[in-house]
Amino acid sequence: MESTKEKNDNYKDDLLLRMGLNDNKAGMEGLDKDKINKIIMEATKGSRFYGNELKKEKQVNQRIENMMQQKAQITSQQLRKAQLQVDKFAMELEQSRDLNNTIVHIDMDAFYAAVEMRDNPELKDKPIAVGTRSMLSTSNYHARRFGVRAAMPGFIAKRLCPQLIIVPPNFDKYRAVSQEVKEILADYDPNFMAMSLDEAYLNITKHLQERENWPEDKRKYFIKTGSSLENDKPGKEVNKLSEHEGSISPLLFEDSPPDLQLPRNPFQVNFEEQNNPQILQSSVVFGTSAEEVVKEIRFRIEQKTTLTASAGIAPNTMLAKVCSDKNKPNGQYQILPNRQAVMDFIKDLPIRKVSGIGKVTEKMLKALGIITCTELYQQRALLSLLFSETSWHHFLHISLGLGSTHLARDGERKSMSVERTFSEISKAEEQYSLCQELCSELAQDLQKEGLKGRTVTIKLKNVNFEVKTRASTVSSVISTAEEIFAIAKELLRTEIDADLPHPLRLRLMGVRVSSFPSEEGRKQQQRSIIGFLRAGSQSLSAARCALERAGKGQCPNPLEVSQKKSFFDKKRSERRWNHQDTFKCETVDKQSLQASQSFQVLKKKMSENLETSENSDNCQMSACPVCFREQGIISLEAFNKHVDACLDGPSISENSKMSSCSRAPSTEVNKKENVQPSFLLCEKQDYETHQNMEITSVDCVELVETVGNPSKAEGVDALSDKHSKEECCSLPSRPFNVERCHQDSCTGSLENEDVESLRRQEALQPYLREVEADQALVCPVCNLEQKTWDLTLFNVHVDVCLNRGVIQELRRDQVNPVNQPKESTRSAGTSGRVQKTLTKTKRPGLMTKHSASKKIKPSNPRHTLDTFFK
DNA sequence: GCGGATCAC
DNA sequence: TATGGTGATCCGC
Repeated sequence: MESTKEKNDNYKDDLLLRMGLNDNKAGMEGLDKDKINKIIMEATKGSRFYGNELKKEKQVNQRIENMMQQKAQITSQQLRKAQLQVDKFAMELEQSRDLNNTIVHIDMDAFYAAVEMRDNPELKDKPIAVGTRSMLSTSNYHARRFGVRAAMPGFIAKRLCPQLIIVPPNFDKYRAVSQEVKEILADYDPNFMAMSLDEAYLNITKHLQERENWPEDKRKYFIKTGSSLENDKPGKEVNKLSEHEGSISPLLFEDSPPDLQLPRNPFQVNFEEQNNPQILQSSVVFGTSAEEVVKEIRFRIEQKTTLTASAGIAPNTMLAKVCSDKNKPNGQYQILPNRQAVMDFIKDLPIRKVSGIGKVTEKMLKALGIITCTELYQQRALLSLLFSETSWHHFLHISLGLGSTHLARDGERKSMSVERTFSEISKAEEQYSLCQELCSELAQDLQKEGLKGRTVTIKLKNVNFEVKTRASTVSSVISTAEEIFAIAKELLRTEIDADLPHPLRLRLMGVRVSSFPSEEGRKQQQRSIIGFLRAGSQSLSAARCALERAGKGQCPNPLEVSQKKSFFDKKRSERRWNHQDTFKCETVDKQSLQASQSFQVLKKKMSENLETSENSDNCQMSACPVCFREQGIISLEAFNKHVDACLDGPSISENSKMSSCSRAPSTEVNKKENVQPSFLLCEKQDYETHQNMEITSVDCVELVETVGNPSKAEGVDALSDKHSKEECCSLPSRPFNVERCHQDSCTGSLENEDVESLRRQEALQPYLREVEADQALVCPVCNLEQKTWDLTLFNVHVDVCLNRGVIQELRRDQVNPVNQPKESTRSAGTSGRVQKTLTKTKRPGLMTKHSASKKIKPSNPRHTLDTFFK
């Protein structure tokens, strides 16, 4: 989103971190800084938000204090050694300095606000902001004089500037304008890197070389009013200017910084048809230098969109970015590609201006007396002792004016998430319902990009603005709403349970999926799916595939059906009608129950169909699970298309025989002697309305201590019976043996060690990869047969079972009333998980660290910590 | 892998 | 009355 990075800092940074600098400008419209801060403070003080800000500030101060203590312990000898080491590294960096690229950073001025002003002349000359009452995305320069900025809540902005007009954002429009700009940028660097709708980096090195020999008319653009030609190619008329305001942009031609006045060279301008005021045409020729190229780019952007951009030109991205800020708005700045120019520019540059140095890093460095890049360089030895390698390397790069000289291609996406803020929600059933809705949304988004991941993370923010995340990773990739919710729900449940009997008072909830397989991994998976299809177990796989697709749109998916009226709509109507008490959860629950049931019916039907087809002897390759017509060996895509068509057809069961569930009748559940107490998992009475939201068999697990507690064991049986009735399938307690389950039909029981080894397995592999035609899916942990035959769901279930087992184990250990002071909102990270791997580092980061050990690690084998300190 | 933090936009 | 959403990365466990 738009520029918080104008680095004028959040209004609240001023509030909390300001060190008393004032730049009041008397005589100007707007407010002076003191007045602004006073108003903000009045609006803020006493709020929960402010309370949390203070808390966070204290934490930062603590970090600083720790850092200062470490600093105090550093001996001058250590410092001298560090100096040598760092300087060696600095020398290497210096030698690798590359000034041969010309990098441009383009930044649209107050983009969203500018678009709104362009399209609504009434907003001209008025202070406006784009956003909502709760949060602003950007403001125009007029509003900024009142202290109205991006990332400020609208209601505070209104207090600063009562006449402020808040325009709701229109992202489709901004995207369209952004696209127009990108088309221009592509002419100069087809591989340009867009950072957001209003910001991009270009490497114009190649363009400059080519341009060197361009004839003048290739660099000539017509300025024109009164026409509507669309072409803005060189030598052609540029886009009309009159559409919005009827004149050439006053900014570019009147208010621009001197270096930008166009036409700047009278000899380059041809006035044509000067006598016709309607069709005033002139042309301008741009030179071949980088500066001229960027002027041309900004000129074309303005001609095409009537919006202005600022730009920076420098030998690397770090500098280019800082430059684009220098003459904003509607200006540009260049750092010439020689070392001296770079160092002159860097000299007094406040580090906060550099991308990646945020307010916390700024504050920490300030505590060390570092504000400018020069100071950053001077303190390099100290920094190498106080910060992580990644961090001090980054600092050194900055202080030498170094940065990326090539634009990295966009890597693969690493995560996808949805989150929402709302007015307080404390009822568990509403929280589950909301969670379900978020999962559904996320699943749709994932589907759009064809992504599947292995980790689900939920994010919770309570009404005091305290944020918590809880994650769980399973062994096989997941992507459907059901699969995600199966995991998210367990995570949520753990948090809710942890605070009982107090409710979680939430103001935000989010769900994220990550751990996507690499490109390579996906290809492999794809191959194996096809292989699997061809190998003969195709019906199950195809049916699952079809079911997955069915769940994603064409069929009554409970998540989507219940979504017809979204949770937020409901909350809204609840608020609106709260006096009449019209809103009842039952409405929701009935809805989703109905939907859930219909979905179960469909699933069951398909399951039955499957069995029917598998029971027939001549089970062919690639038979459609819906119509059961043989599809031959066709591509997966074609196959899926066919299944989709079938599912879209008049009736699913039309072509298929119905048959009743043919599972073996229920036997006794979980004979006690076979069950290890710690890992006996079975269904339990859920939170009140949970059963109404239940959609898959996965969400049934909860650890119950059974040994020596027969009443609970009975409860298990009772519930199982209920379960059986509902599903018309029994739940035989089939013993399960992981090692042999692929060979035999799962005999033997899971010992404690088995569970542990199961957990310890480097299980990137699902527990089950394929299923025999008549193999029941029995969870090796809870020993319950799963209602699903969806392999992924089954594997998710097993993971959830295992995770819950471990969590419960830990919790049991911790339930020591003496040692466990009960804190209402915080359940300090007790999500005990099995952990091993370490993370890889990719981009240079900026995080600071304060533990004393191994501050200097060798980036170069010659400079090891050992040799350094010996 | 997890969770808290920081940062950018 | 009232302070956003998405994605990435890093650090210490």
